[in-house]
Amino acid sequence: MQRAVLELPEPYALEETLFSGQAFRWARHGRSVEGFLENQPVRVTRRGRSLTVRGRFEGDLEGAVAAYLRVSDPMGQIYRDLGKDARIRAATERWSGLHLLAQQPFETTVSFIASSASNIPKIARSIEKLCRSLGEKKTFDGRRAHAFPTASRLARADLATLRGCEFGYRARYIKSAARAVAEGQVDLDRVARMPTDRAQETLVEGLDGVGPKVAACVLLFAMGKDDAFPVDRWVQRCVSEWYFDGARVTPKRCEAWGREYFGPRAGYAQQYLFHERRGGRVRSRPASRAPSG
DNA sequence: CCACGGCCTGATTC
DNA sequence: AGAATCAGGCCGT
Repeated sequence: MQRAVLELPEPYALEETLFSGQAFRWARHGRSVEGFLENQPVRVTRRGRSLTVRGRFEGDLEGAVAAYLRVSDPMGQIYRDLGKDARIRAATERWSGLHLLAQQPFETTVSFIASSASNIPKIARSIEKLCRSLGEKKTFDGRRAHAFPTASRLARADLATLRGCEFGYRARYIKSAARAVAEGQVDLDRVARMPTDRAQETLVEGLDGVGPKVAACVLLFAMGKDDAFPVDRWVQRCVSEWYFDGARVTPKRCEAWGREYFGPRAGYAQQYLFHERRGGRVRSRPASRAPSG
């Protein structure tokens, strides 16, 4: 069992970040949050600015947390760079400390293939089921934890298993994309070293179920391509309303506009606009409906 | 290049 | 109550 203590920089909005919809496997457990770093189960506890991470971890745990949470991002500089108008300034001020993450590329790819025309709680459920049925079993504090399956394991899985995870029509995309990665037709480590445009193109052309939006999410949330600008319905809507006076904007134009307007930190702008538009982090369980009578 | 319908599925809305 | 509609899109036409 390893243990690492990390001093969080100011500002760092830990829960807003972990539950902002970039990552799907963190869960609150009492005062702690449980999830995975480098696909190994850990528990994270925050006391003030101090972050304690525990887990049966192979490798440099402190380095892994710091890298994952991107604690060295110069938020002050980022906010200054992005502060081009009242809208984005309001968003960065309100959600100050919200960070991008540096996640595992393959897991992120599969997760965002699963995200298409879906919603966050459902994506999280599907991913959890996937890990339970195909992921390596690990133990953590006497509890079972399941790592995210490898590409080759996923590629060999039969479609029925994936359907069982409620991926719906995305199941065949996931299997196909996993095969492309497992067979080396798409080398995610190599993609991560490409310039953003070529990296995005490579993902879209090489992986079924990956279009511009999903590819941009992988680039932004797992490959440190901070100039990527994923355009989903929320971002498209708020860009239309806030920057185009309500005029309709196609996703492609919206992406080009965002990258041009916000520049090298466009990805951070997207994250704050998205968060602002949705009104904060995702609730861990869906809101219960008020009784009708 | 853009527009459109179809796709699994569960939650919400009408 | 049961039917549409919508959800962090993508694919084929």
